[in-house]
Amino acid sequence: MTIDEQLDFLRKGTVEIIRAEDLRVKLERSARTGKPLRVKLGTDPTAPDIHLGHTVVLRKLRAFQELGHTVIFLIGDFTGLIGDPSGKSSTRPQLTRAEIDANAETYKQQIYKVLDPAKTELRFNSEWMDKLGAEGFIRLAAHVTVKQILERDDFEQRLAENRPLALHEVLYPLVMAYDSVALAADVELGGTDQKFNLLMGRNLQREYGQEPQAVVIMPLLEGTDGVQKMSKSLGNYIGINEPPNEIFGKVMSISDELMWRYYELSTDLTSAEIAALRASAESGARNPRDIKVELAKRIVADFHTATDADAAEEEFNRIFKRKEAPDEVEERTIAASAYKLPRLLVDVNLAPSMAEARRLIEQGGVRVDGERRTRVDDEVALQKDQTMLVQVGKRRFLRVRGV
RNA sequence: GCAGGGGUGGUCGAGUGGUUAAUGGCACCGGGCUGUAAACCCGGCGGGUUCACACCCUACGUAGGUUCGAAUCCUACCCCCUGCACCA
Repeated sequence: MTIDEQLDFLRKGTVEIIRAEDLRVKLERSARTGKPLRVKLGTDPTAPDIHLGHTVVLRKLRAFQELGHTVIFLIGDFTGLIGDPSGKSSTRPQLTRAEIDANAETYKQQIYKVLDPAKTELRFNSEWMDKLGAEGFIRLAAHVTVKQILERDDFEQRLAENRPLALHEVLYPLVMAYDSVALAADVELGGTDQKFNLLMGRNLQREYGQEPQAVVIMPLLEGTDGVQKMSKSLGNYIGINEPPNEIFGKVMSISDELMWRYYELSTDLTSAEIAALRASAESGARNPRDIKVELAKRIVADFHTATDADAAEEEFNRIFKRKEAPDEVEERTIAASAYKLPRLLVDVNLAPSMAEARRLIEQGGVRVDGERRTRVDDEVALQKDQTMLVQVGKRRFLRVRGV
């Protein structure tokens, strides 16, 4: 690829590249010298369960790897050990060394579903931060003015609105920026929420006499609700370690509008290919549902296999198109006896409380052996070794066996 | 330390002595329509007993108190926020 082609390739899906010209210079130099670029991604060791949102940036990193560059996957263990000492942010707990190590392991297992391990360096920022010490850190802080720090939007806002802003919060961007210096990063990737921190890296590198890193900013992928960014705590995520059927189902539940976002940010299709799909949906030539099936299969195949994707589709059709029971249903045993229906649901964990069970029944959400049961006082007799299929809602099935 | 404001169900946010398990929005759950899309419609949304009418328990930061009766009043305590003061 020519440098221009490379730039175009890297640009797909990005929000912004700062500055594109800097990136070009770096790409050119790398091509000339044969020395790969060092492409950094900083991450928090808190939530090691990677979801589709994280993969947006990971995919971009892989794009760099495909061009021969080196990815530095940086785990911010130093900041993780400190967390948010004020304890206000539950998303930033203080972690122990052991927890961080365990999380790092989990990261490793997951990121290589996207990244090429041969071109990935895994680093920890405690490597240099531990050595820095209080003195070093204050020296570091001397390179940045308060005004510069306060340029960050949310800091400025919170100040303006008289909301609290703790000192450690303004210090963290410094740590992240210093990571870029320590690593002599050529490029750093991040989501739009990281823009300030990424730019801080540029500034600090300049202060330390390094050539500023190019910054590649990726959009934040919306979660399955289509509104808020995907995150575990909001429960709107698609985890890459989830079983194929789950991933498939979750993708199928996203809105049509959101589907195009996912196509753009979570598949390798080119912008032109996506535009063509979109046109076929809008003209009515194709049912959007089928295009979504295709998306779901692609995403499943990315984290599992193409065979898994086919199986997931088949299972999905079985349950939702043909309204049959799934291929494999979890089985639970329970003492053979006669049960009041709500009691049964609670005993096998299909409902959290009797009140909830009753509601489900009254509202027509419960089927036993395929038959809808709406009477709360019904009794179900379960003989020894007899099984029955209990369904709650559209997708929760359980085979209950008497013992 | 001083002053002011505030702590209500998953969340936001009403409620300032009594039909208040607590208005409303969001989220969530079940049903309907569909393509498990969106939009929309219906129902639900602390727990327990009951076929059911109904009854009981728990809940408005914590602990006491006043009252026939408190989320609402009083006292103490805890926590949060803002400002002031301090900044050698």
